[in-house]
Amino acid sequence: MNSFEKSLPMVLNRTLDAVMPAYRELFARHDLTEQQWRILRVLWSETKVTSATLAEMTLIPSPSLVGILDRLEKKQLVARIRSDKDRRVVHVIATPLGRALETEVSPSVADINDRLTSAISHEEWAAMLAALEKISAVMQTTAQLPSVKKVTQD
Amino acid sequence: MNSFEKSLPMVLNRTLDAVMPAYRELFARHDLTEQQWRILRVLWSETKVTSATLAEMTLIPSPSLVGILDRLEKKQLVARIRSDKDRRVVHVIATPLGRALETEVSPSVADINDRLTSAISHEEWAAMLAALEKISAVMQTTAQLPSVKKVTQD
DNA sequence: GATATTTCATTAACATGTGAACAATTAATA
DNA sequence: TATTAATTGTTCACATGTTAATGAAATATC
Repeated sequence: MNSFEKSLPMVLNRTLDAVMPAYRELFARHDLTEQQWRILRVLWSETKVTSATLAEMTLIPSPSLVGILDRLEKKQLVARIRSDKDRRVVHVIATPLGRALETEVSPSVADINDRLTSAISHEEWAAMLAALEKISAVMQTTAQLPSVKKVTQD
Repeated sequence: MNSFEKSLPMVLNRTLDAVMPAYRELFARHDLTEQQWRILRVLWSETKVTSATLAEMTLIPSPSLVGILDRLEKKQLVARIRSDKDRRVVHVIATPLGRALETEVSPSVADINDRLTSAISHEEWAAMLAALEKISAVMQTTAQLPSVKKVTQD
């Protein structure tokens, strides 16, 4: 295995390629895509979320969110509600039909999660999460360097 | 942070969201997409690869590979060559123009990689890779259960 | 209070991911 | 050898990612 295949993006993508099919097959059985499930998953615990918050919580970019919400609305699983206070804002909620999916899908999702976590010890798991978060944090800070430099010029 | 945001898919996607923009900005400066770079990266060390092998090494699904290779061919960065021995097979090679990009892009990619690896210790890095591989391996084996069961029936 | 600036969701244009099906070709088997 | 099965790349239909731009509405600034 050369340096390319050991690079972080490739390692992360390989892991996702290994674990996602199991989830996708489950979601497909309920006529859901991965992203559609992510949105519902958030709405089950939040009751009322703006599009911006939903995009942030699901990691789905806003432009993609539009189409995904369109399809979820068409399936009567979610509803969009314009805010009265700020008419730019759209609140998204799960319909009763959308809420019903929670008890239907969540147990099987938990089963997959259990299979994943059982692959390594709790300590290994915690260390892995910590490592990934550290890496993310580094990119966050270094990415801001140019704007910092800009500030000193103004 | 609830269980959803701590789930493996979300953790991996969050990390990718944190690290990929740096790569993409770099690639964009050379008029390349992430996937186009992945393909070139393989062709720089392999000289001659079939489409199937290329798909496997880059983690790009074959249906996607077709279009990406089309665009790389249009930019004169790669070439497709039908095999004489087996006319189903397509060999992909990098053109001189495509090869020239290696020395142009690789150093900056290495810089980003260094930034990433410097976020944690070598031991943490190794442990993280090991953990991710163990998880992948578990999904590989459990995914094969149905076919194993099938074999016992034949 | 009118104008410029921000903000939020959406649209547009393009590239890619996902799953199924297909055509051409080759290998396997009766 | 005629037929069947497997393989390779590709196409199709649909969903999503990425980046830039847009329109409507709210804020800030003058």
